[in-house]
Amino acid sequence: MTVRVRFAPSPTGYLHIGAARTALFNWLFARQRGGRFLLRVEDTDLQRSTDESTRSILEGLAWLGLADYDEEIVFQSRNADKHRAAAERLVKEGKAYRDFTPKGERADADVKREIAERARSASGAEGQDHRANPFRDLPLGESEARAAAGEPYAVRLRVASDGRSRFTDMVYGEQVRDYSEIEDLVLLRSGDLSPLYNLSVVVDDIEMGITHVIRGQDHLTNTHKQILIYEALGASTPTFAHLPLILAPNKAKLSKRKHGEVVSLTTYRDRGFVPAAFVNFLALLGWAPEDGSEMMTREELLGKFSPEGIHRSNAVFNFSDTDPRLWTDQKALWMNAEYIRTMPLGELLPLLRPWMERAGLWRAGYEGEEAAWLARTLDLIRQRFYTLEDFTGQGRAYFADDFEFDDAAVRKNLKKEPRLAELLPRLAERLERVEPWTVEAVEAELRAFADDEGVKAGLLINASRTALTGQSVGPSMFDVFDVIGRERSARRLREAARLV
RNA sequence: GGGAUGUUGGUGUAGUCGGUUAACACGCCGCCCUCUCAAGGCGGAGAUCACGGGUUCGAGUCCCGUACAUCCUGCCA
Repeated sequence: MTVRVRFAPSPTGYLHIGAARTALFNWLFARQRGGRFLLRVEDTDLQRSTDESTRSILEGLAWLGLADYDEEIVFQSRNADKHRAAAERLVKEGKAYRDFTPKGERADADVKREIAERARSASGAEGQDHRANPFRDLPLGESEARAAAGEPYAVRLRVASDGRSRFTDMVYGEQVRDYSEIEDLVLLRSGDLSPLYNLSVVVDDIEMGITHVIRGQDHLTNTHKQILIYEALGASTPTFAHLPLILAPNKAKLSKRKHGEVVSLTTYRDRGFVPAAFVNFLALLGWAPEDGSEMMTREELLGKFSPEGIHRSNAVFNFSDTDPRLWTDQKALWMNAEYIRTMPLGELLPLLRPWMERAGLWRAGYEGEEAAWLARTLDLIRQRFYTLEDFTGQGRAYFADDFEFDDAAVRKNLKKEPRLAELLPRLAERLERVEPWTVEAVEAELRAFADDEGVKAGLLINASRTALTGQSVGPSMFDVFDVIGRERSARRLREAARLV
């Protein structure tokens, strides 16, 4: 049987990195087994679902390279009639019943507290009895009559009182839950008879022929309810694999409200992550390959991925919301830097181009006669960059003359030595005469000049770095001279003399 | 309250059928390299393997209990 999996996000916000990882694992599983990878947008919560969220999720998946869905995207809201029909069938078969109990109104914010309170009071004398509902055993005929008379009702699944539900999770192993712990869950809301999550998911998964449900561990306990629905519907249950959650540094749930943009996948795109690097990082959250590899290309990931390597404890996504340098997990940042400095330039360039274009730094010549210069320059500066953003930020001076000077760099490398005001222009003169303009020739000339003036070469080198790039750090200075070129170098040395 | 799941250095992970000084990556510190900063090389600090019992010649690995964390317990998804 071919493997068929689906990623099923609800479009109530941006794509959460935890969801992104779920998508990745589904994708890896499908691709590795020659199966189908499907996408289902769970937009049944009309209040909160937005088209913008859907777009953002699709964008995020595309950015990760996971948008090669094998079939049309399914929008769950469009299947509501099928979901309702399934529930109605269950009513006719006696596997579900109409509950005419008036619907209780409750404010969303109080839901959690209410649940807790109710549970506490219910656990008093004789425990919770979900089966006490007076409508549970209402004869079907009477139920039909009251419904026909227009009395509002919800549809609940009739859950057996004795026995237990069990399934084997690919990650969490054997799972057992006593029926007595499962209430007669609502399938259809009273009033508009709109389907509820558990019903919709099951009906859609059956219809889509899903063989493996890979999703977050937050659904683990509710899986038993869904299995009950599968059984009532007479369908075979898929195999389940639940993934450990990704937590915030304080081990709390990672949420937009509390943690902001770090949890949004698009943040990583917008802040200059290389998709392959982020995929690599994400894969390592809650999973490890047998051979202990860490840096893995997508192909290697496909080769090494196995559900057995997924572990059961939640992972902490480590970041600080006070220190901007630690805006996201340090290992993610490190990995991104690693990709940036080691990936083939031919792959880096297409990722970089949009950044340069947006910053107004892209030139037509980069595709022609300046291609070699661009390659050399990028290769030189990428060695110490962490994100794609750095190329147009710290790296701006390599591509444009209107770059900014870092205050600390100016103080440290230019203002510290007053003589530089006069040395720099003279260094410019000397360098203008260097022929040919090579790394070696420039170095020889600068060192000779330093000797002549009786100053340390380092003084001129560091001053030059700030003069030419605005920074106090960067690649070996003679490479910088080479790449910036004779004319621009000389001009910047002269201009920088004014900053001394 | 009930149920489920989990707990190895700051973080991510490895630790096979229980067997010597608990391994790797990130981060941190130092040294080397050096024109700066990285990278790279070398070295270091940091874990009584949540805690308490038990089984055993021997337990991170097995058993019981406790604590803590997360999730579920909804006519949300």
